[in-house]
Amino acid sequence: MPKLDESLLTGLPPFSLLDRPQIREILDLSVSQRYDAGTAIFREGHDAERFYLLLDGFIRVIKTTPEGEQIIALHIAPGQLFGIAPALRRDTYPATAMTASESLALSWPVRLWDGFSAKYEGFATECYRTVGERLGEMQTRIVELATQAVEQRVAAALLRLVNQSGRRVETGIEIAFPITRQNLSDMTGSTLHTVSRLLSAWERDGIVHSTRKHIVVTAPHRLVLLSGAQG
Amino acid sequence: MPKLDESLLTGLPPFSLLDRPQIREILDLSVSQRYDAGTAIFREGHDAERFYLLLDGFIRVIKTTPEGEQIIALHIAPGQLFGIAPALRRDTYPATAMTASESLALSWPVRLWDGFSAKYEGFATECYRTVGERLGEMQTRIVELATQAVEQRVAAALLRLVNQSGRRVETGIEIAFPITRQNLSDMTGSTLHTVSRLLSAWERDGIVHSTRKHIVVTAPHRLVLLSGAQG
DNA sequence: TGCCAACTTTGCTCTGAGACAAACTTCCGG
DNA sequence: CCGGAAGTTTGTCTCAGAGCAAAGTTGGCA
Repeated sequence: MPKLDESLLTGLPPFSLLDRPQIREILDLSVSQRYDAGTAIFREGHDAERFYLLLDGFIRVIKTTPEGEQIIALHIAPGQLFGIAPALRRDTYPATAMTASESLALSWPVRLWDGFSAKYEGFATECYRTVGERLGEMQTRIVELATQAVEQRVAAALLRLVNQSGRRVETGIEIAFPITRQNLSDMTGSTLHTVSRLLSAWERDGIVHSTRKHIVVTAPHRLVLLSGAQG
Repeated sequence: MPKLDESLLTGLPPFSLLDRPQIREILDLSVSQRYDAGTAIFREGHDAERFYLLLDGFIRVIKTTPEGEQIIALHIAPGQLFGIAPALRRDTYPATAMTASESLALSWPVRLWDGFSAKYEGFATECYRTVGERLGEMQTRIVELATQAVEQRVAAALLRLVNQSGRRVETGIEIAFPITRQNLSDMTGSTLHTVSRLLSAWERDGIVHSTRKHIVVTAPHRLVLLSGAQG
């Protein structure tokens, strides 16, 4: 295992108040691991043994129903913590973390959590801020699911992806990891058929350009209108 | 204001590890207030100035869409904290808290939060446990909304209410606060018409007995079947 | 006691989007 | 370069449940 560089963590919210020796300590306690695309880092219901920081790649947080349907609760982008069950005093993971693309993550055993919180200024505060934000996102999604039509929900989901993990290309903004119609329907409580029809329609209207596992939003502002966001 | 009694807080999760003098301190810093049924204790978007503990009554936590539709995110029962924005480092309330019945709550200014966490053993831990549970509930509701039919969602909502705040009566289990068809539809992303039809059907089948603002579940086990909970 | 507002019920219509079915395309591995 | 798996598109059918409309019921208040 090559020695990790302190600059990896510098500037990331949970560690932004720390100096280099402190970051060095934290890094030395971590394990780093690479994952292929489409592998589970941990699974719902399993003992929460470690918490994670995504360095590169993208993670989907997934819940599966007893009937086998799955819905995507959340996407994690590089620089974010995930699997932070210990922060909420859970002893099992509430959902499964699956890589959307090849990924690299650091992790620590949960028993270090309380030490980190006590010892490192700002660590707990920033983590709970993250939890608060995710809670807010989840509330927003509940409201969306309860009140909006499928087209609005898919538009909103696409916009969220683009904001969180889009990168500029000549023709618009591209989602930075592979994503299928099925994935999008798992995020919105719909079906791949309906999502496919929507994307086709939007393609005709010049709002998006999509190919297999790959979406570029060419007219974000028009998507905003479709999402029903209030003006 | 009459002097409050320490026994009010004894045994409640956030304070269960504290002794009487400590509880006395906390109580002396609190303000207690009575609210009529149907009044807002705080509103979405307003500055989070205080956090609350419900002593008696019931609270609905509500989000309103820009279009004016509202959905009920959560019910709070006596003994639970609410408005705990400071725990998640938010400076505004993410939702509105409305009394479902006449209620009594204690509250403290948010600036005391960090002090409580630092000084009182178990306070922060228990609060974050609560946050974790609510997060889990919200995830469950997202999955429900995304995958289940209306009948299942309403059945599940009713069961949740009955578990959280039901009281035994001769004929079954009664929801301990006033609740309308509209409320139930606001919890499930449906309409009062559809909920009314469902309750009528269930009444015919002997599963519930309901009158205006008042529901008794007479056959909880049959509701469980309807809710699609896995057996 | 009677009125009114709030709550509930029920009928009818209409449509969004899920289910089913089948063909097509793309990419990867051998 | 071929074959097959994975992903996508499109058509048709169907129905759960929302929307609209109107009437009934209840309980609190004057």
